[in-house]
Amino acid sequence: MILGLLSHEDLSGYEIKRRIDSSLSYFWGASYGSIYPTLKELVEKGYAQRTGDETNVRNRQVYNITASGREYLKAWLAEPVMRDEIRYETLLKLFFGKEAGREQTAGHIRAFREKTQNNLQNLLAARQILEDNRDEDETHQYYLLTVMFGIRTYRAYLDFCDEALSVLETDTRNVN
Amino acid sequence: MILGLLSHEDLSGYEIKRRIDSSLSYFWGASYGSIYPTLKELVEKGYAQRTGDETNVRNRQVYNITASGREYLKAWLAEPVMRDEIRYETLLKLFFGKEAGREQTAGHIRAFREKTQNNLQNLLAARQILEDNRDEDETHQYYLLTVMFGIRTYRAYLDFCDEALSVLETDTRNVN
DNA sequence: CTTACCATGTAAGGCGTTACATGATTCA
DNA sequence: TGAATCATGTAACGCCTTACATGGTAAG
Repeated sequence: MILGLLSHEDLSGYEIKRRIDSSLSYFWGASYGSIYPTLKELVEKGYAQRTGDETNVRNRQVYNITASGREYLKAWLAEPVMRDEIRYETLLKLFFGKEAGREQTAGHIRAFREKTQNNLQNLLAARQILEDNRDEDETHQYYLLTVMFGIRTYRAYLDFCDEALSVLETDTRNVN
Repeated sequence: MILGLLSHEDLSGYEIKRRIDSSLSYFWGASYGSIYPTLKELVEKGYAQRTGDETNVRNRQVYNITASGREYLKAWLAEPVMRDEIRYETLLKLFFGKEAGREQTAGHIRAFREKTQNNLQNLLAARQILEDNRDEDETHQYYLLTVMFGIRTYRAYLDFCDEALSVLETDTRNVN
């Protein structure tokens, strides 16, 4: 992921974190504790170079991708996908909802709905910006693909929440 | 998750793994390497009891949930959700698709589509079974909720794949 | 009599987060 | 001058998977 970001532009560790948080984190997150060590490793392996004030360790250190790093990135992109997984505690709590009861389960769904609604708003805003600058940079079109994915997914989540809530309410009337 | 499964029925570690693989793994997976140690821990903490042939270590060991375990499960279910995350390498490869090109990116989407189509078929079959036995066990209705989630999500994925593939094709004609 | 599946468990190690430690710069 | 934000980094630890080790049972 870091090599991918460096293939777009030269970045510091701090900026990488911000890029991830704003554009990638909804499908792949990362913390400083993994970014800085990875950057170090990338330099060691010759996939990236560090260009920054070496006298002052607390100053901005910018990294750029090397030819060998670009090759490595391309090779990785050519490989088949190994891991696509979700880990939704919400679904776990729904699955075992009998023990908690309908009202508590509905509460989890409402909380999930709210989070999703928020995420969707962010993605819709991102899409607007990307579509306005569609032709500026080819990378935008690929970024847009992932945004489209998110928008469709979140809309499906919202539809699910509404359906699930109405199922839980209906059953309550019948059973209790 | 294990405590939740034990709240439905008494199970062995092996059966727990099978339940997870067949019903839960699409949103929360687990391996033997985490199941057996957790079972041990659950017994130590008094949340579960082990009832099995203790003379032969390789024989089936069945676990059942204790009152204290049920309490703990309820308390966990009452807590707000802490972690809902996805980690899709596919989306990472789409995001950085410029470096790989349209054809390779489309290839990842097609592979993702196929996987999704498969998963959807499994969930549709699961839904059929659950709806046929709807009133047999109240736990089924909660299980059904998670299946509904999966079905809606996977359908959104398929729609995304079709849209994304057509976008990639259109752009190819215009640009090349 | 051998294949497939049932069954339990551990050890090593990878991956990544959280919490901490430190300091520079900007702006009200 | 104090708060917010920019900025880099490490140490401890948690979680979980992979690979391995071992053996039982049923069916053709």
